[in-house]
Amino acid sequence: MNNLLKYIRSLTDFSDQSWELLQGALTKKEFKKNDYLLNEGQVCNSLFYIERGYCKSYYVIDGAIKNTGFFFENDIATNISSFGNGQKSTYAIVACEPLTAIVFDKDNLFQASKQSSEIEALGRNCIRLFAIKQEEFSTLFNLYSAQERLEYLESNHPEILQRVSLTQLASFLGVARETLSRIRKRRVLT
Amino acid sequence: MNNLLKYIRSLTDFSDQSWELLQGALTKKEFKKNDYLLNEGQVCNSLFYIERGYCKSYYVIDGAIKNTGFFFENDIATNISSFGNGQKSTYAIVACEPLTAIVFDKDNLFQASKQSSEIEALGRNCIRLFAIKQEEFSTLFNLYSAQERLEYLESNHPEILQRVSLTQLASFLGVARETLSRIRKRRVLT
DNA sequence: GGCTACCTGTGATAAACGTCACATAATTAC
DNA sequence: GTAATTATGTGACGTTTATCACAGGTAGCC
Repeated sequence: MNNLLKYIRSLTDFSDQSWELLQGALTKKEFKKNDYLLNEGQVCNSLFYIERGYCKSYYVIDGAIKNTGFFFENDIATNISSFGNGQKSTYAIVACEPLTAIVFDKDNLFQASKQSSEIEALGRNCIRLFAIKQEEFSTLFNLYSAQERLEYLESNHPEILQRVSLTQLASFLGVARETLSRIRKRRVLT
Repeated sequence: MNNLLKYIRSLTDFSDQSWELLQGALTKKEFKKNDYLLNEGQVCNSLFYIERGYCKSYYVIDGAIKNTGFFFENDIATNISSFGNGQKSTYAIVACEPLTAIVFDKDNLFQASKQSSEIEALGRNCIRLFAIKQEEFSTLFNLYSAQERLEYLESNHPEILQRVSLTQLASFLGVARETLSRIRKRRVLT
């Protein structure tokens, strides 16, 4: 839990009292590789703070898996629109390694928010960070070619390249596995 | 201002008293076509509620303009990461038509938030909607081809197609102007 | 060890897309 | 109204990428 407290305090002022109060909304949970944090069609009632391991979000389109995000230690994973609106999720989130998460329960978190403006502010900041991250990757696809997207990740998110296989990464970058293999080869030679 | 109040009440409970209090953070502002709501390099201290007209966000990459978003009546336009972190904006927002906006000033809004939990909740909901919109378009690029992206807009955001020129739209969809022209032709014939 | 599942590299070929060039609307400026 | 600017359509051509096919590599499991 200590990592989480550090993480929270990097975002916003947070008293010991708020931390105490927040405990009622938190559960530690272990996932095996390929366990679902969130399944397609399910309503998302949690924020998952990733303590150890990593997971990915993906869609299944015409039988093919399309990765849309990776979440590592000190990230929050969730489906923000399902969490906020109570709609069924159109995608799944699955553990790619054995994973330890601290789960924020929505109802309990809302209760706690009403009792502490610091917890309220924490929620706001989590959403804000999530929005910024979405904007970053949305822009990435809008502006750059596959090769430039790869270079961007190398510069700005090397942890993804280190931990995710080429096949998984290709799906995330929106190119065929073979194409990514060739881009990488081209870049080594020149 | 009446439209704004309706919009706010569609998002969250909002008393007349909160509305009164919020006034101190609001200014109505008129923009001519091609006026900047936000320029590149500037810090974004505002949320712009679009009352009439529309605007777009865009990057300039190697001298070429790349559109990343369009904002119409009843949308909130802002640079969420600049607004939140106080960093300089890496892109611009410009009026595409004569435009009327109600501008939320950041500092005054924060002051008002402290005095009313409803205003606080409003801020949170605006950020949340922004995050959902970003996620939607991020996914769109990740999952679909140019033609499918066009079809998605036709089904889900017809207002964009009705009001934005082909050249502007092509830049937003991430394809060459000529390609979009051909896609459209192909679709009419089949 | 041997089986299985998954991952990576590479060639051949076809489809999609970008770029350049130019013609023709449509819109805006004066 | 006329000129200038901007937007659109279309052909030709080259580049990038997807797809299919197959070979070899790696890791976990019994």
